[in-house]
Amino acid sequence: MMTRRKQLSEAMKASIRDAAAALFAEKGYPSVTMREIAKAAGCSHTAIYLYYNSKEELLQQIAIPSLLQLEQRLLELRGRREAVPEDRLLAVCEQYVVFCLTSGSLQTVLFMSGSVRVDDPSPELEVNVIRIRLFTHISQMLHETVTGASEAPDRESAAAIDNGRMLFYYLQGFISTYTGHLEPTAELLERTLPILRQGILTLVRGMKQN
Amino acid sequence: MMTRRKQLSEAMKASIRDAAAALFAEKGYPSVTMREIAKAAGCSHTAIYLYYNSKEELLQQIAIPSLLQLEQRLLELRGRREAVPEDRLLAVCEQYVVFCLTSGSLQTVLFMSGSVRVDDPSPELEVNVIRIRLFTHISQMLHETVTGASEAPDRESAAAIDNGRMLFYYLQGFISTYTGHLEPTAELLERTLPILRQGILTLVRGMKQN
DNA sequence: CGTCACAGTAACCATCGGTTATTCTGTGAC
DNA sequence: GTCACAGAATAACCGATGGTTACTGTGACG
Repeated sequence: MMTRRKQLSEAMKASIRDAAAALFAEKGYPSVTMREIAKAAGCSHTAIYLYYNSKEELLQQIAIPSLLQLEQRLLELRGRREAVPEDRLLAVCEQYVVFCLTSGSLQTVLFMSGSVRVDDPSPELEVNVIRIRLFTHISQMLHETVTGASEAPDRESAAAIDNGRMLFYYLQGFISTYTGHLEPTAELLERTLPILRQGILTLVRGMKQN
Repeated sequence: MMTRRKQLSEAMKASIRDAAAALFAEKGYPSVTMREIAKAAGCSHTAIYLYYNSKEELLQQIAIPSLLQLEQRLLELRGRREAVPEDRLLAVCEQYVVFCLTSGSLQTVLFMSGSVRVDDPSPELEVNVIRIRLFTHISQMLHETVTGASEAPDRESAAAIDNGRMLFYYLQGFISTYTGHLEPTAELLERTLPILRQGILTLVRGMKQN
């Protein structure tokens, strides 16, 4: 059966994954060493390479599930039709930003290093596929908020895409400004989230005037 | 006099500075090694530490002059009173963004890694002092554009600062999105500068409505 | 000419991500 | 029970990094 062996092996792999996820979130991807992960997972650093081919692949494997989880949360927020579009957009943007900041430069590193255009038709990394979907969700919500239409445009107008890009630049700037700060994230968010919201509303106000 | 010795020494220091500047601009700060710089400068990698305490300090020393040059260009653009405030603001923002993108992740690394708040009252690194001045210049121009006042507010209102932050997030997002892209910078700028301008104008429009 | 300060370096250190040769250990067949 | 084998895990190692230290070589100057 080989069951006990496989079981232990699976447990080791999971232990490595969890330890790495916690460390990446806590200290940021570049600052975490393979030996550190190994110690936290209870194995030698070479054992990690039995399950993951490289540090980068380990990051990807960890990032994908939590990215999908983020997407689910965004979709759930988007579906709350009892709230006005503006509030839904704010909630979604906030969720996105908080996610990027609390995952301790994990996602940011991913997004930065990808060097993939958000409108790239054939991205190679799965993480970028998900990212583009996130961009689409937020863009469509923005379009609804700006035009007042309750549905996404059947054919994505150029203006809608441009508006989405502007909002994304803004969010990305907010995130990259505060990524890697030493200040505790909770404190940081309390201090800066009002400005984030204000900026989004300012952008939306400006877009509505077109 | 010790002149000949000092002369050679100065030449060495300059050689290191120039070699490092070229390499940083070409390959990006993290990818350049001290040994690489040393080889290009014609010395041993340990010699670099006679003139600069660390790789980070070397980067700072290189960055400061070009940052000051950027500041001069911004001030010059700001002083062109024959143009409407909106156009001056656009020109300054564009200059700032182009500078960051064309210096090949040099300045961006600086700004990112500094982890210094733009409103930090006592920044330790000189590069951050300059950065905060740049922020102030652009913020004041933004304030003039939004309020129509021809002079900066004597006492910086909280609203003016918040508006400045929003614009800076936007610019920073634009920059960080396209930093490290493989696409030639000129081509990239031609494709993306219109959206940059449009976003700035959208923000300004939204701010005017307050 | 001797000596002294200092530019410059070779050898070294700890650490990194990653590879390889080896050891250890459950498992299944006899 | 025991023996051979597959595969999990590791110790030792590799080349590289940023940085330190103990030393050398050479201009400057009394």
